[in-house]
Amino acid sequence: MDKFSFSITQTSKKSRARTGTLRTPHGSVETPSFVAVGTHASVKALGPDDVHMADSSIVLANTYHLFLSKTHAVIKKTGGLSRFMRWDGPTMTDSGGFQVFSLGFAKDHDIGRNSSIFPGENLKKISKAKDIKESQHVKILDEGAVFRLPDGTRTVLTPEKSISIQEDIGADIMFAFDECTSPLATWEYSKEAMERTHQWATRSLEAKKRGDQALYGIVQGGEWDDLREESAQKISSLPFDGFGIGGSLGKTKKRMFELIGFVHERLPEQKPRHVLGVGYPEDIPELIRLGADTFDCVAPTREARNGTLYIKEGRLSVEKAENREDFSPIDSSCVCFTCQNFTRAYLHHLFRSRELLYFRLASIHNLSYINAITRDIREKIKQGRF
RNA sequence: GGGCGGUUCGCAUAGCGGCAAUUGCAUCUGGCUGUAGACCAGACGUCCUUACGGACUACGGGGGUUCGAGUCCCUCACCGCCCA
Repeated sequence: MDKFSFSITQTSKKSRARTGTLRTPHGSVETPSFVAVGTHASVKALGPDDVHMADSSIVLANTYHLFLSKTHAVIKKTGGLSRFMRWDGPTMTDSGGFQVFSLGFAKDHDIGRNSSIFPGENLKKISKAKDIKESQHVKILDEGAVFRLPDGTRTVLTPEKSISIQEDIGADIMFAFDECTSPLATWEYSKEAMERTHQWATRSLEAKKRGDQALYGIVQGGEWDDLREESAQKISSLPFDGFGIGGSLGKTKKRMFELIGFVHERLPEQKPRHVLGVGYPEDIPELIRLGADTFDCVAPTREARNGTLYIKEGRLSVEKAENREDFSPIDSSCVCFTCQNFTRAYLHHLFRSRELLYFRLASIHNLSYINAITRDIREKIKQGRF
């Protein structure tokens, strides 16, 4: 790995926060940084110029989705993800490990839709190991995961296959194939899944052929300190270029932060750390305090499309009638393209009229908003104020 | 003048003897954290109840048949189409 490097430029004295530079063959990322999610090789509703305008410097695509549509082969022929989507900056690919959960257990139990990924402290552990391992849509084997598709066919993802697809896609940073676990999983099952993830981590490393892509290992272990401890040790003992924290991070937000902090303390200081799938605006300061260098989340773009816009006071539900004649910007302190040029009244109108422009303007705003929060904190760390 | 067809909760629809009554739109409330997501859930006659549930008022007006009527019968009003 020649072209990939991570250097820490400033370390906070007040917390585990640090600033750094992640160098990749497609440019650098100043960390801490939010990674925009572009599952199907596109940050939904946004073109590369929009993504730049929103001040994002790195984009994450998904192995599972690009593999299902066989697009990975097309991307390979094009010369890589960056060229394919005409995004000149750095890219990452998730391994498909999250889909083991989201299309399996989560789908069967409606997690993320009608039940929270943070089910709360009082919830009984209703899941049996085999319930999780063999859900209606995904069957998990030591070899890999078997996905049952809506058309009745099956597709299999193994660590080797995930890496091979990720090499076809050619993002700057790849993730090892892992098993993302449910917040309802038992300790016993979480241990089993973690051990499987460790096996898959080794196999992912062995499967890697290209020398111009970085590979991050993923720490699992669910909500248990002993498992997280074991997983952090195991994964950081392997020659990964960086580390991801994945899987369920407990039943409450509070626990999530405890676990992220706990794992970070056990990862090597000098290597980059990525928190997978966390990034509400209000989560970001704490995430960075705990030592996260990068983190990705679908929330900014998804919530934008669903009518929720980020503002200083929290959230703005753009569809509410009170916005109908509100001629102020979404957020008065926001300097994004949308806020500089458009009113709440217009966004409200576009949303209700189902105009496609809404998605672009709303996504630019939420993404800009998240990036602005992150940039501010980055500056504060540099100035010793965070 | 004659013949059909219609009138249901904002609009549009379903309903053909057990119904506070279908569905869509609209409206309102919630939700969304490595994208199953331009998505999902709930409310949508009034009142009481945390809830289960209960009370009342309702399918153009009036009358009737029936244990029971948006639903069947008579009549009136209005709307639509066709024939004069």
